[in-house]
Amino acid sequence: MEEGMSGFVVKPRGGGGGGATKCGRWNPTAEQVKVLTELFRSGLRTPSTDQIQKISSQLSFYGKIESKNVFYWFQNHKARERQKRRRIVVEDDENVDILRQDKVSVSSTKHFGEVNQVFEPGRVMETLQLFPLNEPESEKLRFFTNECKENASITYAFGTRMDDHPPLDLCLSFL
Amino acid sequence: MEEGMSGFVVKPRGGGGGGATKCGRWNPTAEQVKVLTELFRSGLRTPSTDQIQKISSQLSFYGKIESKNVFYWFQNHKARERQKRRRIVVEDDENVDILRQDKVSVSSTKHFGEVNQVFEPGRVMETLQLFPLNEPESEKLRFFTNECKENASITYAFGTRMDDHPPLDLCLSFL
DNA sequence: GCAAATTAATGATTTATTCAAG
DNA sequence: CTTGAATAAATCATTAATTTGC
Repeated sequence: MEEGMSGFVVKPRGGGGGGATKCGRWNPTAEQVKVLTELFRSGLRTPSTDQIQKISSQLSFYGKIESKNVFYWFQNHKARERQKRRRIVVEDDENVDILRQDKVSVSSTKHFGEVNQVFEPGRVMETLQLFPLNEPESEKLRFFTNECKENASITYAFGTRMDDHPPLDLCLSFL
Repeated sequence: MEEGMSGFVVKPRGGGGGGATKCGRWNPTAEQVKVLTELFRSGLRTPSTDQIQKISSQLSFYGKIESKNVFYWFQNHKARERQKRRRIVVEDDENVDILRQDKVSVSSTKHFGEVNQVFEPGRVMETLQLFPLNEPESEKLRFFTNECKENASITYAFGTRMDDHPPLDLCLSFL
């Protein structure tokens, strides 16, 4: 971090090891994490309140724990596993350039990771307003042209990158 | 992985949807899906014929597409979002199949379908079956006690070895 | 070896969605 | 159309790992 903007250095983990009398955040033991992980691996993702209480009760054997800790653990673990998965898959490298251009300048240290899509709410809002939702609603004619444009199938080559398409913001404003 | 069976390879999504010289089904590009998803996310559910044509027209920039594809996409996406939502409540599962590294054998259809949980036999299976998934759905009270159990913080001594805890197998069977 | 300084993990909150009841 | 329930995404905040200079 460059300049510590606010700086109040929070201090010391004072209590030192033993009796953390402070009500800081939950710090799970290895055994607790092990059990939670195994439950997750077994398929449990969003335990019910009752399950949470049972789990918490059992895990309290290994150390201090509350129900909410279990709840949060599953929420976070689920989200982060998914995040990890998605990152590995790397859909398309189309938005890599977006990431690399200007995102970096903002923050040098913190979160880069997420976010490929930086949609501004305002933009979307505008777009939404452009929908003629109250349009006469032409009796749902559901049979669109059944044409097969196959004839022109070679119009785009694989070599030509699609990367120079307008950003999604623009894409959404056409309606 | 198990793509060999059926014999026809599904094209990668980012391929531009172009290769198909056959008039098979529409294969949306990543960009197309992205825009459609964003439109959906912005509130569009059942676009009018006119909207469909505009959308289709714009999306044709990214690859072959027809109006009916847009129509079907919205219909399917709407239905599947609802389905997913309902399934989460019931099963609390989403991509467990992905997590499973072996024995996956997702026989029939792919994800989103029926999540045939093919967990490996034995203990884990039992454990899973013990989950009271059909539990009364106790209004999900998400506000757990905000208490700080600090008072009773010494209920367990650190000196006591945790090693004599029951094996993980037992730990998982308590639910 | 040791702490201060820095970075990476992850616990805890907040915000934005979704569907569907009213 | 509004709102309630539920949750996932995004974010904030604190702790552990680690790096670094001595």
